[in-house]
Amino acid sequence: MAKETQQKDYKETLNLPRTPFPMRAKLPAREPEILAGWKEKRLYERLRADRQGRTRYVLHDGPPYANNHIHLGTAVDKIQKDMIVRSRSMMGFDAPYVPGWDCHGMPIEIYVQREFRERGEEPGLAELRRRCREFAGEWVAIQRGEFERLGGWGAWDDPYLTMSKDYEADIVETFADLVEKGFIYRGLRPIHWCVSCQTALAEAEIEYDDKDSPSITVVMGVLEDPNQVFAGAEPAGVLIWTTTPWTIPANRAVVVHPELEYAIVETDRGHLLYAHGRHEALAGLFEHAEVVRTLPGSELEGLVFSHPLEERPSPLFVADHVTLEEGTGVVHTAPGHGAEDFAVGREYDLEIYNPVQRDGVFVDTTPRYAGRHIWETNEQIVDDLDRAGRLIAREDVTHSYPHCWRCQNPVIFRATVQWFLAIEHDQLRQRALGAIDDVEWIPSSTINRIRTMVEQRPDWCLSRQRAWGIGIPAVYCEACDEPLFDVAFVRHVAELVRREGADFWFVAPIEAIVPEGTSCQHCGPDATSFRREVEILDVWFDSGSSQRAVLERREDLAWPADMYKEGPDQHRGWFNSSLMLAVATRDAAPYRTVLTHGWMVDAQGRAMHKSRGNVIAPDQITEKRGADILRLWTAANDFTRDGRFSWEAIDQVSEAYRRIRNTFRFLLGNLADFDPEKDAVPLAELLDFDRWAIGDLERLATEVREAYERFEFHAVYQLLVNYCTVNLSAIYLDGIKVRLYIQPAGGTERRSAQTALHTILDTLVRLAAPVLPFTTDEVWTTSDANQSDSVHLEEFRPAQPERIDAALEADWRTILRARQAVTRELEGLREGKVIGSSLGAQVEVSAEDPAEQGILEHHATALEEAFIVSAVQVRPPEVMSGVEPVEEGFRVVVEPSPDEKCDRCWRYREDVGHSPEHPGLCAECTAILSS
RNA sequence: GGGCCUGUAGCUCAGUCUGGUUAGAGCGCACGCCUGAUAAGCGUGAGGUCGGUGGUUCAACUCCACCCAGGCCCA
Repeated sequence: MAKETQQKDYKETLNLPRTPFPMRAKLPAREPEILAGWKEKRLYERLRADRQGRTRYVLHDGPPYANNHIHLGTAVDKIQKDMIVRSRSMMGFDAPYVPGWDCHGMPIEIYVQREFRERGEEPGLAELRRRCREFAGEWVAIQRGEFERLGGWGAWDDPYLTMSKDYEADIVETFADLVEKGFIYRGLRPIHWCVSCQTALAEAEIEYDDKDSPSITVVMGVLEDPNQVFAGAEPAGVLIWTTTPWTIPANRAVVVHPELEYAIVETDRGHLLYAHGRHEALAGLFEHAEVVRTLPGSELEGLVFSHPLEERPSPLFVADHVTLEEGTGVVHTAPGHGAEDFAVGREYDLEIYNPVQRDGVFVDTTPRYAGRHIWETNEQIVDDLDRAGRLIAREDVTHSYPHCWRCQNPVIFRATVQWFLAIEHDQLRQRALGAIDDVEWIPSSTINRIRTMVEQRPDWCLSRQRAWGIGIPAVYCEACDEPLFDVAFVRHVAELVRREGADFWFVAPIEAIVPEGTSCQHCGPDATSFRREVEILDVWFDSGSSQRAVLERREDLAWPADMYKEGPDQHRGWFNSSLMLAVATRDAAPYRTVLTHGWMVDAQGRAMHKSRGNVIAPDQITEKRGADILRLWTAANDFTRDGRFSWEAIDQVSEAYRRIRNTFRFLLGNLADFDPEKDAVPLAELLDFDRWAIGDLERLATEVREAYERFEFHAVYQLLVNYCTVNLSAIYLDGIKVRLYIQPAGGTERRSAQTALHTILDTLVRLAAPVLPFTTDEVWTTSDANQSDSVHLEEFRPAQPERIDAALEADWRTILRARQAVTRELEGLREGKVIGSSLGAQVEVSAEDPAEQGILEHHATALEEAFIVSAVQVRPPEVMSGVEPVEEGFRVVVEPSPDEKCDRCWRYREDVGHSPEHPGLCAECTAILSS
């Protein structure tokens, strides 16, 4: 009993760690408070002010779409962006972050329309747009809160919105530049069209449903056969197949696949051409059918057939979209009625012929079928083909077919006049490809993607038949129906939009839009009566204009941006649209570096889909574990690959987080009485172990900074976790505990260790700050040694090469290897229950290698601490020759100490009990207590 | 179906470009220790036919071909 009391007394004489920094983070509760603190102190704004005049690093945010809660992918993207911005800021750059939102576009419009419809209302255009604007604004507010919760900081109070007046005006300005430079033209293009609602439909407005259609196989006679493919046989022709007989009048070509085998088949209907692979399915249509020759599609070029119902040629071309799944392997092509047909038509300069009016009735000039509705003519056309001897087979099929989501009627493809940006004009494509080479693409392989996209992209169809967007700034002459193509007018519209907003275009009287005195360029000065274009610009034009509306306009930003960073889908989207608009209007890419991150997938590596039920919302993680955990997990993943989400991975990261947190806690606890100004020991006077630790820290700091520079956050994660776990917790911190606890608080030995601890804390908290902004802020606030308001106003400590002593490092490499041998031997004693704590042991050691033996001897006094044992004797090798060397090249004898355990320092010492005043203590502790 | 990309221990990552001894780390796991970082800390150990098959080579995780699984974008 007396002994216990005395022990307790001795514990009071130790310098044990103490800190208010809690072991348990309680991040979900704590983080919102920290966030509020940042806002209150206006830290982001202060950082901006502090960094004024520094080299700028502009990460330009790609605007997410404002119509839903953020998902894991957007959360991870924003976190990565934040880690980039924070790390560049800590490197000393002026690194602003201006978040943005994409506000116009169909998903919002469709949602809002449905809202009205469910209430039985039919809103006017102005009302619809008003509600869309309101709706987008609501989601911007929600997403802003969700993003901020992740710890991302930036100009959240002053973001950019594609629906703000200034932004909208800059979209129109961009359009004006394109008109001025001659990039804009009008042309035909097939789009989904509902003849019942008489409106264009977007992909999202189409529902696939079963439809009954006539399925017909038709022969088209040979008109020209320059290469004697049919060897002069008569009659001869090609078999085509379709389920839309009404498109036969618009036939302008037939298409084969260049690499498929085609067959000339002798039948009772003559020599017929079709894909060899369809022979089995088609031969039954004839009384006899015998393949007389086969040849690849590429050798069929040059053939010209005749239109099935008219005296007009229908040439054969090759294209890759042909398949053998159905039909004849030869595709009836009507460029005005299908996307692929259109592409072929464009490639071979065919007429984009669409004889169908908006109501589904053939135009007056249509041969045979003028004035008739397409669905009525289907049977008539089949009959006509039969009478003309062209029909080989007919059956009725039920197949999946696109229907209008409003009226449920089948829809058609119909070529209509659209606005385009000409990709070949002024060598835009070539210049864009050149600009791509001037950009750094991370990872480097992603350049292939953007290059292919730009090489292959067709002219950009800019117009959309929708309501929620920027009206295309054009007016049509009431007399001749031609658009007014005038840059001055477009710029005038831009000014109107800047003043009044884009809604003005749709609601203002036409006189308020067209300046007085404007007249038609075709009809002359008397033609002053106009109607406005009601179609809107593709929303990719909106976001693609951000380089002008945001990078150029905002004083805190700059053109071009240092970095664009988005997912792989943006090679087709934003990276692409931004590039085309920038090269067209500014003759250079709007970015210096483009970083593409991987996609967020589930634990099995599969994409997240609502229907699959594997979607994870970020707030599930922040509410359970906290944003810093989500951030650390984000950092841990190599973002050039897809990020696999699993709770197991989150658990793992949570463990790593606890390790980092406890390391900080230990550092803080042992620095409670340390004032670096007064107590720090100069580098040269530090104990070797401490000097080694600072050198080791310096190595780490360099590697971490380099990893940040390369945006390799997963390397940062691995480095920090390994450092905290191995270098600090297992080796250094564990080793210096005895010294920290037992030596006089203000003594050099303890101050030496504390100097190292303080250096480590000061460096580490900065290195971890971009990844763990909440936790590091908490560490910073807890530490007495820091005067500034936040670690996030600080910079990384610059490299300090003087901290690295190569010779000392080499020595410690040897010592740590010897330590490895010792700990292994200690484990043997533990297994035999001979010792518990390693302090219960004493060690004899010698090295095989004379140089290493010299090192051990030189550092003999440091070995107790390094090995965490009560006594170490470095023996001459010859004395140890009876001991088997362990694999590290050391001979080690570990045995329980024969001495008494000191009640204070817990080491076993032969001098315990020499003082009558402190019979349970060793001489050193006795001396410390008496001073 | 096409283009581009990814695939190393249960998890997160090194190593592959410039082929060459028993493929490394941390976490997790198992077992043990400590009880002066304690809802902490320390030690020891077991885990991998490097997605698969075939090829080149004296030698392949590393180079080549094909295949499989997955991702993005198209069709």
